[in-house]
Amino acid sequence: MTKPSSARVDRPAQVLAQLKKSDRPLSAYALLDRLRSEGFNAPLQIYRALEKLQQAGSVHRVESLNAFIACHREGCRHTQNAIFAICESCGAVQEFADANLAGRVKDCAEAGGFRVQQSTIEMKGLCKDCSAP
Amino acid sequence: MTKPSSARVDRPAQVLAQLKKSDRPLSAYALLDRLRSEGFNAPLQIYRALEKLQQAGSVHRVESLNAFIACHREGCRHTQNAIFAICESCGAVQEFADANLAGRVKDCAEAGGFRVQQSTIEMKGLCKDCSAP
DNA sequence: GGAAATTTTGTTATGATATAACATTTCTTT
DNA sequence: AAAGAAATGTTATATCATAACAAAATTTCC
Repeated sequence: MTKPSSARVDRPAQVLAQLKKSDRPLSAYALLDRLRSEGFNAPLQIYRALEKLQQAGSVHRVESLNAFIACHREGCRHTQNAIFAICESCGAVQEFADANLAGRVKDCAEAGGFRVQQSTIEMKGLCKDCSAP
Repeated sequence: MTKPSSARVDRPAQVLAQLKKSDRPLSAYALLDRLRSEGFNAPLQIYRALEKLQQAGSVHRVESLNAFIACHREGCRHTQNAIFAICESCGAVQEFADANLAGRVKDCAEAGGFRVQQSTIEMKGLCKDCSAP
């Protein structure tokens, strides 16, 4: 008989829940602030949870913000294909998942003999709402 | 009569010279270390010089490394179009400037009503040399 | 089951990156 | 030269991330 799963909390799930609640990316320390009341004490607890979530594809790191965002698709695996549009006015981040386009970017590098393991495509500008008159 | 240009050193030029000497991106603090002997004392001096260089297009920030690299083209202005391939084995960074591809990425966002001001395309993996048998 | 090995988690400390705030100097304008 | 504007210097501090090791939980193997 297998032991019942530990009563210990599931830290990655707690981190993911916070990210899903947020309409914009959160830094590791912003997550820590929000999760102190749930037993988090140190940055490393956040970073370790984030690492697992990123491996699972449920969280993406936004490199140009040093922050993290929940993937908008349940159980997605397009870590390699994510494209972010970051609004500099309201902070909202829109995620695209254009595998075709990401593929073309990769091809561009691989044509030069480079073996791509991971790609980052991010844009900054104004979202539809914020660029309206 | 205009005053003769100050004997004061040109900090951005010093920073750019260091970046050109390097075969890989340098962090602001790595630059500071290399430039202390030339009169730099504080990070802000480096960051301010980098900002000017980035505006001029002669230096790019590599977001996924928090580091900076001299544009490999003299006087280039393709800040909007740069594509980097970063080797995780040797640290070398290859720069592409495929305006067409960068344009397609932009189009992808703008089709959704997003107004792109700046784009970041970076890949990590193994360069040709490092992926050889 | 229980000892040994492995993995995970907690905690402290510190390293690395970046900017705020304000004083000082330099430059421009008149 | 005086007044105002812009750039630079300097100190302090905010922000992001991980090393190192201790403690606890889990797995492995007998």
